[in-house]
Amino acid sequence: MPKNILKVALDVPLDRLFDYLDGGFSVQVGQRVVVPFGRRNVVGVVIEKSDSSEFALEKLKTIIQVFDDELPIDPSTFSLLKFCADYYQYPFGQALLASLPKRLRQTEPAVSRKQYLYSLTPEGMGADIDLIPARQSVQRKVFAALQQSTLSESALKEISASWRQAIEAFRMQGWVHAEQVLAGFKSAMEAAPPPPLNDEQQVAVNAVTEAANTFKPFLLHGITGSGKTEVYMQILQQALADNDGQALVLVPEINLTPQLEARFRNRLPHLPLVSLHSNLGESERLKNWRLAQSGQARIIIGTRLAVFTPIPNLKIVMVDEEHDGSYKQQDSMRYHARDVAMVRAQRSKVPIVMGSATPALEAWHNAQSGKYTLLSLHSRAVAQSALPNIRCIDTTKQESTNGLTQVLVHAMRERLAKGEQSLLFINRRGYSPVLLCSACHWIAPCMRCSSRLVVHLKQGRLRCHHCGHEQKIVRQCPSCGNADLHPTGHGTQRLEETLKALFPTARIQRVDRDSTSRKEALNDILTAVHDNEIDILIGTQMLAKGHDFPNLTLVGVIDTDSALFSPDFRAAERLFAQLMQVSGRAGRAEKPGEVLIQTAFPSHHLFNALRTQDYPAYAQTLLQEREMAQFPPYCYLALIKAESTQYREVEQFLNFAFELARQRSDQVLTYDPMRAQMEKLKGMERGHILMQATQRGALQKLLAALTPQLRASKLAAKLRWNIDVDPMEF
DNA sequence: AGCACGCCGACT
DNA sequence: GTCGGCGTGCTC
Repeated sequence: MPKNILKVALDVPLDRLFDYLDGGFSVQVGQRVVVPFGRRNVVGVVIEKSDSSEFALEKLKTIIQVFDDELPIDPSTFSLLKFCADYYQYPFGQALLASLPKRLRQTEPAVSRKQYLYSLTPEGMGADIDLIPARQSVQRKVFAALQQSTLSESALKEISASWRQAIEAFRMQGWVHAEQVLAGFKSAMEAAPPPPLNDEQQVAVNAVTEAANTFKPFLLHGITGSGKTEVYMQILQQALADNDGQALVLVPEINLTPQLEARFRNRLPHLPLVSLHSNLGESERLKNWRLAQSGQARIIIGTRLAVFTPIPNLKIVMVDEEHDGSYKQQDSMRYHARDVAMVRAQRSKVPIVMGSATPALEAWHNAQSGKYTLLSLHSRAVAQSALPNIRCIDTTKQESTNGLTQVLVHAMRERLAKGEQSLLFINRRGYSPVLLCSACHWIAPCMRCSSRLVVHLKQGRLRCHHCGHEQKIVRQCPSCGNADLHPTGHGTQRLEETLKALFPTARIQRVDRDSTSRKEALNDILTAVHDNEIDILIGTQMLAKGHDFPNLTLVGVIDTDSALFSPDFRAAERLFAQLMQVSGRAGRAEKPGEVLIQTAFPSHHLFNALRTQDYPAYAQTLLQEREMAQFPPYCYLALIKAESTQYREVEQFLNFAFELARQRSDQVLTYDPMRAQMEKLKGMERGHILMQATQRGALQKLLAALTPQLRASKLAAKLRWNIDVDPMEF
């Protein structure tokens, strides 16, 4: 029987494949095709070839086109996506198509522009430049240059903008030949020599190297400056030596990718490296994706989406800053790239290394139980660096003006006198968090969200940090008519103002989303800090990560207490990670650092653990709390979320879902519908139901049964809803 | 999701 | 008399 029926995955929210006739094209599984769908043509991927169809044969349409000049997508990539689509309750076709570079989702052929190197043929080398008429000056210049060396397109462009005509003329005469090159690979330069490893680093490298070709998860726990990156690089070197294997390296979604990329290229120049992250152009992303798929790229470094890149010869997976929240996708398919990476490593039978100074409690728990192998780096590998001295300032006992205690101000003054730098860390953009009426206590609210508008005094605007709404600052209380409205609380802008008054001669720089909206702004600021052109930095969490400032010796943390008692069960874990990270900014090199934290709760156990940089102790406490409260990692959660302009509709849908779930829940606990923590966002009323189980399998079984019923229900069509498996927040 | 069909309100 | 609102239904 001829297998001329194609089962095709399409980018539609219908969880099934669609059958088409192959129309005499020779089509392979994994190839992209263009098919008629309803009244339009769409791109699909052939998942299966079959000799039969459940659909009436005479109703089958025929494919329009096959992209047979592309490598097909391999079955192990589909199968990983199929697993995720099922696990995260998302239509397979949409999951698959979304994992492809945008160009491959369009019906036009995806031509990645090819690049060539031009050189003279033997015939061309024998030719005399005087054979070219003197008035053809471009031809003469190009020819002369080609006699010197082989030229790339960009080199030719520098000779003349109209180089193409000249090259074309030479090719007609058989003087020049063109060789296609893989753009993106720097020619192999000399590798920087590897620094010697300390014992712990060596143990880590050896352990992972010995696990080659088997699935084995490692948790690499190392504080800032303990030399994690060096361990990564030597593991890569070992894993990719003597084979043509490939490595997948995942990084969080921040602008740190280029830095890591540069270090890898510098140390491992013989291993072609491509990156896949969000500020890559579409053509570059396609090119890099294809280099990974063809096996030519040996190291693939990218953000969460890169976890689905086809990599035929995968030898090792790494997840840097494993605890980072940006690994979890917060829309469409809500996957966690760290978890997907784990599944991928398991299916490919290769080791996976997850690194962090403050592992996610899930990972730490697995390392304690022996499911992951724990590799610890205790000592700072960076020469002469010492742990910073961390202290709390009790804001209930210390006098403070405009949110700054005298102790902190004094410490900053000392740094200024010594010509050293200070960083003040505050998690609030804007001038002040609220605009308050002194008479009736009215607070400027956002009309579209259940949040307050933030005062941005410099711009004279009120802004909502959740939906982006902006308006002029009101002069009069709309509730009581009082004209005495004042900004209350502290944000980055107000802190900047306060500091300028306190230290009129100091060079102060604010770093937040508002001051770094220009693309290169952040980089300019970082350079200025390095060049000692800045004395005091004021920043939000943007500044917490990555950068080394050798002359920075003081970190002040202004306001953390709201996170200490947040209703979000992960808030404390996140705060600890964040504070560990900022305190890592203080005192590199030979200058000891100091970290001062302003808090009303100096005896909180979080600060005790922070003072000794004792992550294991704090993780232990948090895990006990989680176990008592039955939160992850001691149970598995899923949310069914819904939003609509009318809460009534949300409630109706959630009640329906709740009834369905409860009928089937024997091993799953389903809670009543409730409003989301942010009740209203961008004009939408939001709610959810929470489902909890001690076994992943039980929860999965329930969701698998529930999802099709919800998709089919009329109520569901009226509003926006989704399922969030392993949610990060409520 | 798109995209059409289809049946009721205020306008050139 | 039409233009167009968004409810409902289908896509191999």
